[in-house]
Amino acid sequence: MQSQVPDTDRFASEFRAVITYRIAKTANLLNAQAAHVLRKNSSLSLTEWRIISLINAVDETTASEIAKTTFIDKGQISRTVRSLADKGLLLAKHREGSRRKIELKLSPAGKALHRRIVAIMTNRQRHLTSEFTSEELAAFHSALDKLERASKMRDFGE
Amino acid sequence: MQSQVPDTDRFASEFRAVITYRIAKTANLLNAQAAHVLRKNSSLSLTEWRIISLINAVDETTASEIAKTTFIDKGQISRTVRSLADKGLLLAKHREGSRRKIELKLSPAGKALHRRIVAIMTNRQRHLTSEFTSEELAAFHSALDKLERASKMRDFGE
DNA sequence: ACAATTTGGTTGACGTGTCAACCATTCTTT
DNA sequence: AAAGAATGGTTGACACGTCAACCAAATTGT
Repeated sequence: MQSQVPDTDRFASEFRAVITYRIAKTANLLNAQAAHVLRKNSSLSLTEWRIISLINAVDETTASEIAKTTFIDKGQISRTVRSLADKGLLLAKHREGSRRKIELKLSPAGKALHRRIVAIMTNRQRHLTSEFTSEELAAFHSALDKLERASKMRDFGE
Repeated sequence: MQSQVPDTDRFASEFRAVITYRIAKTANLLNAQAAHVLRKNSSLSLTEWRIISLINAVDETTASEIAKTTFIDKGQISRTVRSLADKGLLLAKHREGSRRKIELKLSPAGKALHRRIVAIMTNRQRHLTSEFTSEELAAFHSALDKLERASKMRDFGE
């Protein structure tokens, strides 16, 4: 006999309207799902996977470029890159003519792994958005754009 | 038509479409903003604030009820509740006739703090959604609903 | 050319989130 | 009423995220 009445949702009506709660909660659920899928199909953490697919997308990049666009912490990227390099999934070489910039590329093994996982993840994305019309999807993206822009403001006291 | 992409956003065009990245990123930005506002106006962490406003919303509740609806970790709630009680912001008493359930209520100080902060946060929410029409807002919420439902599925690699 | 500043990356310390084990209490089943 | 299961909450171990300090290389300004 499972719970038949959702009387557990006394909060819901109050907080459905609070947009930041809702986004945070949805993001958490989606991240947990992604982490779970990754654990089942690989030995990658979520950030490892993200960095792999970011590098794959542009073929070759640097840590700071990743940091700039994703807002992932510099330090976290540094450590993740090392762990991926240790696993043989990516190659880190000083860029031609620079003793500082380090060029990040996927190794053949990294590319193969990416190919395998991206299939699963694309499948997942299809499932996640299966109930969206393309207009709804576009509207959702534009809403996220607005929120991202608005999230730059830092002060609200009085 | 392909337009020239600015160097800093080489990823953007690739990843704009990947809905989970976008949500995660937006959620991070919004959380960071909230944490910053809280630090500036109080000594509360984001989860402390969330738990305070959850309790405030229903006047009186228990740790497990919070856990059930918010998906915040049991353990984290337990510790956060203790730290809030230590700060004198909430009262935790065994519920009448139970040696196990603990009833959580805001103390007068907690209510006062909530009143002060909620004003700032409401202001923030207004700013965040200022560019939304009410239709857009409703559509956004329904999109989050769909994603939340879809996030329950656990398997995608056939 | 030199000092000052900026940039790319690493490291350590620390706070928060997550998972699983655990205990005590309550509910169910018989 | 006793055994077993489920619930409410606490705790410890550990992974991950976040912040600031830091170093070396590169760029800028004079």
